[in-house]
Amino acid sequence: MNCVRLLRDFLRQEHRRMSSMFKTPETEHELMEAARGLAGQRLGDLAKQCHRRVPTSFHQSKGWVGQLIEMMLGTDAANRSEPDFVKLGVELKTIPIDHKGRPKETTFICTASLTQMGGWAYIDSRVCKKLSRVLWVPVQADPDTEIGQRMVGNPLLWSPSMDDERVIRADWEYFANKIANGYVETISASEGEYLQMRPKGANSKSRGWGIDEDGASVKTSPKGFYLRARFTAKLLNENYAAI
DNA sequence: TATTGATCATGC
DNA sequence: GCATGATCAATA
Repeated sequence: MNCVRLLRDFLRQEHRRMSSMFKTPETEHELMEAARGLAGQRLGDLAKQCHRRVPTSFHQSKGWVGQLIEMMLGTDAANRSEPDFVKLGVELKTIPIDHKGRPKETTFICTASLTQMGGWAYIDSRVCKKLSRVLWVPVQADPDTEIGQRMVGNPLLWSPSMDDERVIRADWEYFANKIANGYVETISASEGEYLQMRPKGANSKSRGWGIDEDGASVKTSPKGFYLRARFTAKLLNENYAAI
């Protein structure tokens, strides 16, 4: 339909116009200045600044907060599998905080290749690259507070400690071994201490390629890597003064 | 009520 | 289908 196309093109132009309003930071310092500028502001106000409608629920807009903050901080990775701020090597993550000040959800890291993780080193993995430098932006997520009224918190520029990295690496290697040896189907979300692997697809009928115990290609449920809320809670506790 | 498994939107 | 951004909701 022609009008659908016109609308789509209009929305794309609008998106580009808004994106260009927010400059991509050149340094970590610039990035932090911009992020601190968002702290204390409400999602409704931020949405207004880039002419976006605030959804009444996230049922059909699950990535809305992340995309809003991305735009306001000028990320430049688009949907490539690189850190959000390509030049800085920094990944942006919004993190929903409940009324007790704890993460409400796990944090998605990246999708997983289920065909060939054997022979790879953790250092070269997408998990390692994404987690090497993360800008955490806490956002209130109390369901009793209207979305537009929810506040953005103080940003945290973070890298994993050696201890954290050891655990994450061990988790990753555990999963990598399972995948490489044909045990994709036995992976459960209950495995992994800090990392976890869970379905990541349109729905339970989604299928991607994997390998079975004989090394043959099979269709299997796509999966992604996530950080457990237990881990992100620890991370926030270590880096923010107790309330 | 915390966690696991399922699901939504969008771009290419 | 796979990558990005995540939250929803059934269940243990």
